[in-house]
Amino acid sequence: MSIDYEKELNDRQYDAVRATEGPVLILAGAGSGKTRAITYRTAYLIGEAGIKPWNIIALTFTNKAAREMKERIGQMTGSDARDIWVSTFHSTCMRILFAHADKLGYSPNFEIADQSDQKSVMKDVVKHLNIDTKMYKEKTLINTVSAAKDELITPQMYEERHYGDYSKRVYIDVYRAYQEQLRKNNSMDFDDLILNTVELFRNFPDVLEHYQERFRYIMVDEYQDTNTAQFELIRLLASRYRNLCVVGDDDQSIYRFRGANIRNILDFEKIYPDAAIIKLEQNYRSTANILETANQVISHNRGRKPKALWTEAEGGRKIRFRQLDSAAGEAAFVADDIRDRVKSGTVSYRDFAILMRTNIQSKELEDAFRVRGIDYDLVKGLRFWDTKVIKDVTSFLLTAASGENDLRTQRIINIPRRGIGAASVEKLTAYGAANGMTLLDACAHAKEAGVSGKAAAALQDFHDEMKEIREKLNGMHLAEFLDLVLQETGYLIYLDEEVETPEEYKEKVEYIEKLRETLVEYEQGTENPDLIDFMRMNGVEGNNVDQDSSPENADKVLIMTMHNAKGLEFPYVYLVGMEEGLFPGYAAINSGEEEDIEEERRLCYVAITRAKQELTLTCARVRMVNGETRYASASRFIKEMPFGMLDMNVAPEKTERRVSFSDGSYEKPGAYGGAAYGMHSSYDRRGSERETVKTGNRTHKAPASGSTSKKGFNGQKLKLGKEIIATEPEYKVGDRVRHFKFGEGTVKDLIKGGRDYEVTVDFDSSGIRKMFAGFAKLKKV
DNA sequence: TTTTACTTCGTTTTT
DNA sequence: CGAAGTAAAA
Repeated sequence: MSIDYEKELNDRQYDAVRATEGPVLILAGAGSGKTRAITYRTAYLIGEAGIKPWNIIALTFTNKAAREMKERIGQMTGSDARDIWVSTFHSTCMRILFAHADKLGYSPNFEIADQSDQKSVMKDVVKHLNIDTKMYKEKTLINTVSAAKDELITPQMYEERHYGDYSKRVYIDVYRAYQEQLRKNNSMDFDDLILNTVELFRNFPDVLEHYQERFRYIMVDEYQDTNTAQFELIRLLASRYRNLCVVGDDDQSIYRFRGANIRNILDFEKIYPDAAIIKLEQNYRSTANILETANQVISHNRGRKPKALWTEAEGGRKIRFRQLDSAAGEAAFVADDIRDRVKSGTVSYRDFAILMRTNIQSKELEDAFRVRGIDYDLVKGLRFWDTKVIKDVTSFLLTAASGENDLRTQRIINIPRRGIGAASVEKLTAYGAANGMTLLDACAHAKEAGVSGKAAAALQDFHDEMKEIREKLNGMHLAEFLDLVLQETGYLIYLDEEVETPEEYKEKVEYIEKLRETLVEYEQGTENPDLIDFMRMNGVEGNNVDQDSSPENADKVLIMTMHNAKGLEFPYVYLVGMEEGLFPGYAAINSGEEEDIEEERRLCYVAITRAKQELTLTCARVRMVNGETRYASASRFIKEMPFGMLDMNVAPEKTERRVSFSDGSYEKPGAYGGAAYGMHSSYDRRGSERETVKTGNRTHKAPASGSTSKKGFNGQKLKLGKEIIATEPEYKVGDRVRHFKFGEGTVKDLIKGGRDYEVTVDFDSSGIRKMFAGFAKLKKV
């Protein structure tokens, strides 16, 4: 099997493939054939450069990426692919740590603490340290600890660093206590996996050397998402042979909030001055118009490596932009638009994706799709291993099997309800700690621990039950063990009582079935199956369990967050909620850090570049957020787009207003737009005035980017203070009209108000409603 | 101990 | 506005 690399790759990709030795930075723009370059490079390493497959490691962030890469490499290199180590950072570290756990004072039985475990540990910590959770929220504390770990700061270092800093005292104590608690339970959280591996490498040079010899050729995917700990891990591993190839795109760095350090990619050449830099800028995904728009937007960022995507493809359709009156109107527009296109064209629902900034936005969209009977799929972050049922059941399994992890024991100690309250657990934990026994063992000494009679008996029962199960465990298949545990603990009966509807019960039981399947699968595919190993594997590779019962290729519109869309592509993409305050969000606008806006802009860039054929941007003038009505103007990102690429046409019946921006400028009417009346920016509502003013200031002060100075909208800037002109509705009292949400109804009343007509309609389905004609957009039928 | 009323608090997410 | 979590009452 010989591959004609030169022919099958473009010049830059070919460069990347041939750069086998030394440090290499591949700046792979969106849709530039990154995966192609990586897989060909790997094949080249083995086939042409004579590198042994087992000397190659590829690190990714997600299991999905690892799976896909493995598969693609497999297609190219055949059986050699099995010897190439392709996996996530966390999975890699877990495996390394498993072999050397003792060196760091962990037993090889160590467990992974996921976020729910982190939460319960932190709850404990907060309680024991008497921390005021009003001032220090659990979530913030977890984030602080995590941020420290991402920066390779241990509790000791954290204390030294902030010694005497009163404001940091709480964090110092919390971090230390949190870490002690994890240690006590022989657990590592996800950050520990990286941190501890770095520690291992630093403190045990022979271990490091072993892995350096093993991994002579290192590839890192999505390098822009690495944090400091991961950077150091890579640096250590690569420091012997220096064959480090990192692939990424600084413009797609959107995970700063979880520790990603964009400097890792921006400063790569500073750390590796001899690095070969290869830019993949030819895009194979989108139309020229989409790319030009993306390029323009991202060019407003200062902190980036200069580059621009280009394509041989046609310009394609313009980017459509629509400002609707409400969030519901926006959703209705999108849903109608998609339905119309599917109805009249060769496209199907699966070609469409709606990307939003925040999950809350899905509500309106879902409504709109449901009402129209359009199939959609909401991509949500509900994760199998985090489900309450699975957490409960696996806690039972582990407690019955070993009982060494108090976190698990604590979780199920009162399931089903045995009358064991928080107070009893508290006493037991204290007793256990004092006498060096696990919580489970302490259950057998409840009376000594000072627990009241009834509770003590219940605890004894619980203890005996677990021990009994454990005795039967020997030689049993894991799935059988699961059945036994369910049987003995009466968990299913408990579930049935716990649950509100039969459907809910069914769903939960299905989860357990899924767990059973996963156990069987694991047992069949593993030499020495072991429950703790199973749990650990699933801790780091957990999302292999597909919880979606619906097949991947179902003909459905996809709704997801922009973050979730990273790495995906769709023929037709809708970016909804393109409003100041939502995207970019107020947090970014008000933080005062340009970096925050830049991160949002990168997100915008990522979102735009998901589209292959057509891109539609929408926003709403009014939206309910957190129970309050918020008036918003169009996102600054719209203004940063090339005007000529935009189709701002508003359908005639919707055209009485122009798109409004926060600085008071308005857009030129589109090709089909009617007469240009002005529209002042956003209505200044009582509470939001301050924000609006601030936004305005910023627009004036900030010379948007280093390179270009954008003024207003393509140089046009008009200040307009005019009132909305109330246009006379096309209907009158007695007419039948249709509303996008409420359906048909009869006009009962029509009053001309100061700004708009107030119309009263008796809807067939939902009764009498009053609304403003401008908002309601009723159509005469 | 469980149910009920009340308060609080609201980006983005993988491992 | 609503979910989720907490304090008070049954």
